[in-house]
Amino acid sequence: MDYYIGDYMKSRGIDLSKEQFIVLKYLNESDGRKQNDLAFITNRSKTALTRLINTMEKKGLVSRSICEKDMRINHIYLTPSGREIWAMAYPVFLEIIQELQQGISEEDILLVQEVMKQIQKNINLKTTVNQ
Amino acid sequence: MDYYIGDYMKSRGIDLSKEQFIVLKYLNESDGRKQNDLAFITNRSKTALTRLINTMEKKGLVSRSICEKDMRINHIYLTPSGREIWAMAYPVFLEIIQELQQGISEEDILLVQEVMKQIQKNINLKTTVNQ
DNA sequence: TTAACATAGTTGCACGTGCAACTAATTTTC
DNA sequence: GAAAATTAGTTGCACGTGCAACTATGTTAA
Repeated sequence: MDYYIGDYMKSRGIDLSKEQFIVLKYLNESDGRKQNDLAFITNRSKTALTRLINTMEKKGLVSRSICEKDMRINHIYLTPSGREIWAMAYPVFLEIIQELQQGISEEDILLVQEVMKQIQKNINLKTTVNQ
Repeated sequence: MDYYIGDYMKSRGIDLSKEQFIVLKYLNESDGRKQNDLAFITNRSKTALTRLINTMEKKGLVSRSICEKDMRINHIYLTPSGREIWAMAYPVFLEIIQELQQGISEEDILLVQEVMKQIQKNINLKTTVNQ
């Protein structure tokens, strides 16, 4: 119920979960990011990132490389195969977005985004107060 | 990132995931539902339901009871403890909804719901065509 | 009535996630 | 310079999920 992009990709012969897709997206923009930075920009915990990178490494999409200057840090790189799969997946992603937005006006899409931001703000407010 | 209701509940000392909450909600409306019906109305797969009921049974929230007339079927019942926890959780849930909607007009909330329905329609269209 | 089919539920495997505890490396502080 | 604190990442445990294969029970059709 929560994996539509991944499902759609699969129906097109692309074996990527939406999380893996997002990581590829950010690596494609700037390869070799620190694992921690990836966690931040993808809005995920370091634990989640560790395991996401594990599976992506097993699938040969990315590779870890320990930073020489600070050996605590991993830099994550796209493999050639990862780059290739991204190139195949991205156009499919754009199609999905198109199809999901059928029959919805530009204004309504913007309004939904605004409402979502407000809800996010309300969540932040609450979780900050409670901790 | 996806468990706000569950997290909020936890901060109030209520140990329920949002999925468990939803199951309690439907059992509270009508106790002893068939497992399959629960899967349908909660919009989950039979596998997901099996495992959800497993954990809820372990936690003592619900109990399975094999149907005498058709031994393939399980009826799911709230335990007294499950009923009690629901009674505690529901008011908290209402508060959450209130807080999440702060600063958002009634009209905007309705519009978001409409947009979500349209997206759902677009998904259904696509997944029907592709299978 | 028996073989074929359908239905309800479970299980193994894989994926993504959070929390808390942990290791290892680097900084800070005294 | 050594102890304490911080930072990056991993691991065990638990939860929810999908898919495909499976068991068990019921229904249908020849």
